[in-house]
Amino acid sequence: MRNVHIVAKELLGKIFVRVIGENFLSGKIVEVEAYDGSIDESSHSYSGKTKRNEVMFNGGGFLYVYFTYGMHFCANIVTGKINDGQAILIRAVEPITGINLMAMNRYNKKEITPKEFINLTNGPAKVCQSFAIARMQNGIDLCSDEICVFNSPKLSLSKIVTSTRIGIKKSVDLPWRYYIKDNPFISGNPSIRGKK
DNA sequence: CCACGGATTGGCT
DNA sequence: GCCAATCCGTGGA
Repeated sequence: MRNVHIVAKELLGKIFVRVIGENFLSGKIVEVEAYDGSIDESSHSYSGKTKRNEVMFNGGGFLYVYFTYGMHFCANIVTGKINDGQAILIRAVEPITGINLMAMNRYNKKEITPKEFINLTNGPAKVCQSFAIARMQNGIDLCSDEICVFNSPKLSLSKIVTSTRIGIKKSVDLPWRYYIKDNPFISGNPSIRGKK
């Protein structure tokens, strides 16, 4: 049974790759959240298909990018079958290659402080800004020339932490957030965020 | 370190 | 009109 939660946990540790011209941006996926419109009131797909969320209903293997708070984009990996309405929000990654370009995308400069380095990709909208993901990337194939996900050895279960999700007002008790234990790029952790 | 509020567009009721 | 799967700056302890 490959439901959205199994895929979400399998995604941890895999390499998210974004190709921009000659440049390869990549990072290890360290934090995700599952959304499932069939029982999850906080999912964009909960109330059925609309123009905005239609990619969530197109079946697995595509990127769902949405715009929120008037200024931010967030990226999801769609899973499941057609009309399942399941997706996995990429909340944080650990930068691997293309860090100078990420810094340009996010801060418009190449040299960044240790604090700025952590803030490159420790949140869903930060990942999109650093990886230059916006409206244009909504619906693109996850095995395309622009974006793909590389496999990696399976993480041991003891490294995976499960918790409730962040920043939502409905279905707040569902434990559908998964992240890699002790990773410095985990979002929503001020005590880690501020330190070198 | 922490709590709080402003930014700012667009989707949906 | 209301409010959002967020981020950042400010100000106080």
